[in-house]
Amino acid sequence: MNKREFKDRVYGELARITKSLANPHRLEIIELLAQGDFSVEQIAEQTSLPIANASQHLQVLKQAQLVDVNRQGNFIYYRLANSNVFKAWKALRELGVERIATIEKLVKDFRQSKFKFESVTIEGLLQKLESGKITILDVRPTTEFNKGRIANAISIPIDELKQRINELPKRSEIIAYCRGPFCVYADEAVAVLNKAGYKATRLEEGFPDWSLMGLPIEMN
Amino acid sequence: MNKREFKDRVYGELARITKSLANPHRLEIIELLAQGDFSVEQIAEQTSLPIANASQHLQVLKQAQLVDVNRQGNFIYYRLANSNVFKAWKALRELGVERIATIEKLVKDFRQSKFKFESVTIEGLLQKLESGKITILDVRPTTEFNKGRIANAISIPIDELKQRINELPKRSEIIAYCRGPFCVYADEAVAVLNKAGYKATRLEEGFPDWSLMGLPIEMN
DNA sequence: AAACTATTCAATAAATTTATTGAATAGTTT
DNA sequence: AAACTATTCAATAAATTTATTGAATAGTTT
Repeated sequence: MNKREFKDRVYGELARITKSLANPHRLEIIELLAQGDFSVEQIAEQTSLPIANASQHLQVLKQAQLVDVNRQGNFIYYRLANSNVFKAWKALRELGVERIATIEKLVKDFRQSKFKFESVTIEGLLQKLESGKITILDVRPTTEFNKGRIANAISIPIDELKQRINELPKRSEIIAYCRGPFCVYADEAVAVLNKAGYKATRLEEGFPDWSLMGLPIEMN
Repeated sequence: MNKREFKDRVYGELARITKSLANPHRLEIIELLAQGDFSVEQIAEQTSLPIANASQHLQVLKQAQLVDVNRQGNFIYYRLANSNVFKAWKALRELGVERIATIEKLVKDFRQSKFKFESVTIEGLLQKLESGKITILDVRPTTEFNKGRIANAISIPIDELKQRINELPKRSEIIAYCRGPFCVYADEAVAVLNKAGYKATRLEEGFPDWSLMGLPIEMN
């Protein structure tokens, strides 16, 4: 094997794995699976895909060894193969946000159209935690909260927030978080909370980002 | 714009930028440009591509805003738009190496076929630097050395190593490095040096990895 | 064992990406 | 201004990816 042949093979393999990520639906699936494992049905629902379609995309990810599979009862659950998959997604996400003005504009416009546009980064949250009284609110579905969450976070899924809003302390500043920077649950939560007179801000990143940084987490 | 539309657009944009990376030749170009700027002609030569072909791939990268262009005399030079591009490449590279056994095997086989298979990581080099007497040898072409190098590295391009080998101290352990983990210049150098009785090892990563870590660099 | 259920498979058409080729162009040098 | 040069453009065919549809399957529950 000569040098060129060697390179062709190495870059060929790397392109293969990159191609498996290079699709809008598959990127969305990756981000979802960063929260924990999901059945094909759940994945299809969350991504608005027909089931056969979701399955097909999952096969591509499986082929590339980016996801692991296991069956429980009648359902087949997919999960990310390991943290490097999320790291690659995160690097692409950050490259995209920084390079493509369209993305930042989309996020900004969407938030402003319905919610207050303001957020705090993990960095900022850590500072706030040192100084003041902060309530961290997880507004993802309970199943995801159970699979892993920021330590000491309170769980109130976004769907239940209006009814259960009085469970939250009035005095404390509330930081709401969800799946990641493109997840809008936290935005919706901040809108509800502000309207009810709470001081609330969204966390820019999501649980997987927190976890990757090695910060304290809990799970059931 | 509803939630689904918002997500479709965001992930659509992210997929677009990911697609621009998802090609063996373009990945190779990215890795090359991590060393500094190169003309289309040089890029074509380094990647064994016809010039029209290299140009076409560069247009794709330019469209995705991953590279910047500037003309000098008759030549047009391309460079990476910023360090996030290299970060994304690095994340994909590491994902690939970890997930695809084929890649590690390819690298291992290729090295073993011609050279001693042994290397030290940047981490390991830093430790060695604290304790012992180390000569860091840059075997990339001089132009790349001039654009940026590990601080205190000596430059002997791989093509000149045999003639100039006596410029190197006999006593000191030599760590040879080049462009990155898939670059074989350092392997070739180690082979030459070991044969001549030097104690030499290759650095696993390349100059861009060192630079990204914020470690001391120099340039002309 | 039969019935059921979630998921995968297979075939196909449409869309996208890629390599190839030769011509065109933008800018520089003479 | 003419000649030159590096790069880009444009057209095309082949290869790959994707969505869609309906059937098949593997395994579980009854």
